[in-house]
Amino acid sequence: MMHGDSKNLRYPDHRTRVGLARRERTRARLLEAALPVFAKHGADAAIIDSIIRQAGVARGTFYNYFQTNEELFVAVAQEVSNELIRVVDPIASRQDSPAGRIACGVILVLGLAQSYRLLAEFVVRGGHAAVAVGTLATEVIPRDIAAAIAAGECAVDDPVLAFDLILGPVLSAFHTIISQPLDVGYPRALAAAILRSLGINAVMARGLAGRDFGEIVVPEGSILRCGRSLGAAS
Amino acid sequence: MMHGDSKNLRYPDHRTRVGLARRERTRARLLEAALPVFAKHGADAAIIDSIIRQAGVARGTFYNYFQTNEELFVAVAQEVSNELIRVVDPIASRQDSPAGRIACGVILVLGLAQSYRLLAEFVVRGGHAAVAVGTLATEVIPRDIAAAIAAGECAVDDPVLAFDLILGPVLSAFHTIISQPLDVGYPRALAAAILRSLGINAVMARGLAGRDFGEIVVPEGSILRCGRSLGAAS
Amino acid sequence: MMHGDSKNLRYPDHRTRVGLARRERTRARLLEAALPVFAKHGADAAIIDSIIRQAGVARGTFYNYFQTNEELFVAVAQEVSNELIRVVDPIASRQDSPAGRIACGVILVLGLAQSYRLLAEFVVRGGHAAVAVGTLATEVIPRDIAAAIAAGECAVDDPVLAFDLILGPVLSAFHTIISQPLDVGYPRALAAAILRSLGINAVMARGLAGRDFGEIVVPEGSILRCGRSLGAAS
Amino acid sequence: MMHGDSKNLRYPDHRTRVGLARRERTRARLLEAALPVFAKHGADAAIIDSIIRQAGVARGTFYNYFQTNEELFVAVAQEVSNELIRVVDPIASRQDSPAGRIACGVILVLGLAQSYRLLAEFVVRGGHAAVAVGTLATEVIPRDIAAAIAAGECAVDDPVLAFDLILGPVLSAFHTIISQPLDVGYPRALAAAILRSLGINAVMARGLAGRDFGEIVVPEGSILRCGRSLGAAS
DNA sequence: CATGAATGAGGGTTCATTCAT
DNA sequence: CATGAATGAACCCTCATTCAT
Repeated sequence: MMHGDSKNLRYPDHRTRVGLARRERTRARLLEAALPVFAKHGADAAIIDSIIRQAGVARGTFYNYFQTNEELFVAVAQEVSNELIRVVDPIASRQDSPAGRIACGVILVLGLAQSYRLLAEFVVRGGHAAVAVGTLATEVIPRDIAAAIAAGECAVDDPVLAFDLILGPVLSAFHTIISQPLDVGYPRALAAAILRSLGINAVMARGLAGRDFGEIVVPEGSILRCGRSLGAAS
Repeated sequence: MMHGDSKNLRYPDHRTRVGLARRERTRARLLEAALPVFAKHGADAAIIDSIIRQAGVARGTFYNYFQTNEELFVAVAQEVSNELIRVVDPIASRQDSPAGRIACGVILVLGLAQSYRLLAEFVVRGGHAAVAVGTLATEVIPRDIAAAIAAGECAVDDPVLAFDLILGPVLSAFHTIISQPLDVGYPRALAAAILRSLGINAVMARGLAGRDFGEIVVPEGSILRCGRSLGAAS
Repeated sequence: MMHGDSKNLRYPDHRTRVGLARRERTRARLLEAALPVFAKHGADAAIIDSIIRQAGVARGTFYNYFQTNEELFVAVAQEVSNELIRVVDPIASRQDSPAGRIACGVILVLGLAQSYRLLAEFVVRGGHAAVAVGTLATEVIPRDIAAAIAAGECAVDDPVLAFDLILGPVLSAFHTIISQPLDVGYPRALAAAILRSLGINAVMARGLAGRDFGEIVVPEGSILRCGRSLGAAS
Repeated sequence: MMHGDSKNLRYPDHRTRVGLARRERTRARLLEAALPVFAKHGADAAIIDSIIRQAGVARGTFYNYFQTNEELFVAVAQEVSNELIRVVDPIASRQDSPAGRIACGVILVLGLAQSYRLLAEFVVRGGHAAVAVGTLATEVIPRDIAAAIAAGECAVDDPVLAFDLILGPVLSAFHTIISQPLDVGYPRALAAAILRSLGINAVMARGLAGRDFGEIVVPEGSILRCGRSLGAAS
């Protein structure tokens, strides 16, 4: 601790590595502190004060990580998007049809929104801006839509329309989730309705939306768990 | 009233009437000035400056009408909601089935959003808050949903779910409208998809969404025309 | 009512008289409405709104009576001062010595402040400004002081000092009155102490301050009763 | 601490110390800037602008130190109270009797008010609120009163009354000081009168109020000197 | 890199006052 | 004279951002 003792004579490397890890850690703390604030007050909220207090860093430190309010919002949205993919995609990929993957994704995401209220609030308050960034809306969903169209499962041939038919009800459902207790059958019924809107017949829609997708696991420390672990942190 | 009446011996009445008219006029000016600002910057924007400048009233005048930002937002949202009903409902009511009315409403509203860009932006930026007030979301749509369920047209029997299946795609469509040129068939295709999601068979959905609803007329001076008549005023 | 009927053919006089009476009445209403506001918020308070509301007159009407905030304050202070003199002086004048009149005045005024809390608050919040106007501080008290000095009763020969020795404790007592229940003997003890400070010997001081001054009567409608008759007014 | 220590490896400490010092300095600047404003316009004045201009700090800086107008007023009043004690008490303590200490305190304070006009104005405009905070009115004076009563020097046995008999004339004297040149004998005559009001006989009162208390010294930089050293500061 | 005091633009809000009716 | 809508100067306060340490 004082100065050069034997252990870290080759410390340039060590210092670099330690520094990077600390940087990552601080960045994560800031993102986690930001999500609840954005969830409560929207993307344009006055935030820095709450965030640095919650993250336990100094005012100036914030600017070593994010130059502007919006940069932070985008970073949070991206992190959320990535986490959703990380958690949902492995399960949805097990479905053999694009439509099945869509139904599975919708149902799992609604389940997450029910378990992690802040996630739902963040998306509802952020609106499309919370969704437009990240690869979820720009790659994953469009990919499934394209596959469904290609497979002839989707009678709606306009990808833009199909996107609105999926995202619209899900966002509306998020809003419903944060304002009232949800009927137990709601998520699967919504998924089936979305499939029907895409042109899948009612019987098949019910079948795809009725499957068992197994347990969904959100890793410890994921930003999605935000608001749960309060008190666990220092 | 005419002129005579020797001077204006009964002028307290006259004064009251003139005062009220002036008040109404100023209030309307404020609402019209507010909509574009909310459309650009969302419900929580810092706004008063822009609004009073656009409305051409003094700073203090604003507070004679609205105590808070939110009060103004709600007033605008209500005005928009009322105007939508005033314009759309007479046409939709001509449809003989609840599902037909829903399709008609969706198509007309999308048409309005295309013609009046600020309307679309206001709703998208305002999100559910822009829709939750006023009787559109609380009475008109629920009433049609209930009627459709009662008529056996709607396989979705959860009114909350049905609401999300209608509003969700429409809001998403509004977002699409403000970000890209819309395929000409998009509105009717969306309406048909919504009907399908509600459990109406594809053929009937296409039929209901394909009808001719006649010309839609937005009265001169309606808040919906906001952003069109700039320059005509004052 | 319509126009000239017999009754008021000589109505210029009548109208003038009625007008003057109404004017006086409105003015009084404004003063009575002002005192509580000054009492609660001090001389520099934002007042016009509360006052016109309480007095039941229109905004513009106020300016037909008082041009500025301060003009109103001075008017209230003068009215208070005049009323105090009107109520107290007839009783104090019965005392045969100047010192007796001083003691009597002090004791009666403290009694009034106890009965009419708003009076006490008005004076405390207004400070010397509430006292400096009006003839109480500029004529009545100085006259008694001069008489006492002339009569050889007052060892303090500086009238300014004597004035401070009387007014200071009384104002301090007002402050005490509004912040805590007063010991029953406080007013007479204070009066005696003031006399001692002026150089009157303790025995005589106690004697003068111990007399019975009879009942004090505040006329119905006096501004001093402010805050009592709430509900009686329209 | 000295210098060496190779660079400044432990500079967090250094930073903290420097930061604290700067904070204290800024706070003092604000208090010094505030006193004259309160002195001119009273405790409820709209002030922040004048204060920050005079103190030479930015608008936002003010709010890093005081949340409200009143908080600032209290801070100034406390500082004034503390300074008065710091300056007067060492001298008054040399008196061997409680009554002597009271007389000494009164005389010295009046002297200060004569030398430092702003002090007098601040107290007069602030009224009892300017005196109620701080230990002067709540501890020092009551302690002397209690001691005087215990020593049998004070015939007034109600501490509240005794307090009013001391504070009242002094405040009134402050008012006199700011409105007219004071007779040279006024302070000692007032002190003697106060002692008489407390029940001390005239001869002793004159004796105690006639002593020589030596030179009173107000330290450089004390808030009491406010309005004197303008230009001396940065 | 971290710190946090200072900044000041950018917004909000009040309220005495005016003036057409 | 009474009315009250409109006015706008003069305040208030926040919070993203900078920078010396």
